[in-house]
Amino acid sequence: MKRFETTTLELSEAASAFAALGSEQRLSLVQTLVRAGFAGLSVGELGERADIGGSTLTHHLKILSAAGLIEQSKEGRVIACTVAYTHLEALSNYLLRNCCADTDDGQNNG
Amino acid sequence: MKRFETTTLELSEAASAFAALGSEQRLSLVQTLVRAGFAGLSVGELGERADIGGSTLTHHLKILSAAGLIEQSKEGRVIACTVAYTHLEALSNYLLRNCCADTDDGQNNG
DNA sequence: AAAATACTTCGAGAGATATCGAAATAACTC
DNA sequence: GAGTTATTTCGATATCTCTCGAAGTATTTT
Repeated sequence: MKRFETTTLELSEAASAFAALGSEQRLSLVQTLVRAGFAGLSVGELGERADIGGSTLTHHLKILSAAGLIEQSKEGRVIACTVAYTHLEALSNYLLRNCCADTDDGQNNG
Repeated sequence: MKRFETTTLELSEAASAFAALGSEQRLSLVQTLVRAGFAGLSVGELGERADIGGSTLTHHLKILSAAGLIEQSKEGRVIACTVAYTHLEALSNYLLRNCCADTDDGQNNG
């Protein structure tokens, strides 16, 4: 039932996205990617800038990717990473929705 | 209380707040609290609604509290928990700031 | 085809988190 | 002051996450 990813995140999706951002290393990876803009960065370049090497980097990127926060596309032997802006925005909305509490309890009290 | 304080979160603070929200149980605790409004809920009531008992609940609340996401105030033997709206808002802003990337790197770089 | 580059997978050890029950504290009631 | 209620602390176990190096895969270069 989660067709509208941009609008509505389910609790479990939101939680895993938050968990993914809940590490300084990963949060700073995302930030670095955001600063890099639409072109993104290769895994190697990203690792250099964030000073995270090889397998550890792969590990973190996998988590970010699984949480839908970044996207990766392979070109030759290089993998370009970009931020999934839509998802980040949805996450921010999720917080606002919870923060601004419309006192209407019809959200999803399952 | 100053609700519209523009709190700027540091990376480490943001990361620990995200980490705190990065658990379905805790995220749902926060949601429950938000729905409860300004009055908040007692620890016991919260635990009942979220179906989390005793020590486990305390553990999660401690994490949320340490991350600045909830506040607790003792009245007699009951502890009332409320959402720290300001902090949640700041967190949402943090995401937007990172998401909408003004290409100006002077914000939170060190 | 061999070497170099870019990245991932595997396996392991250390450290952090989650969950629980039992015992402890603290406040209120009788 | 004994009992009840609300919540925390302690201790133990289970599970997850982080990090690393070594070996593996895929792709390009020579």
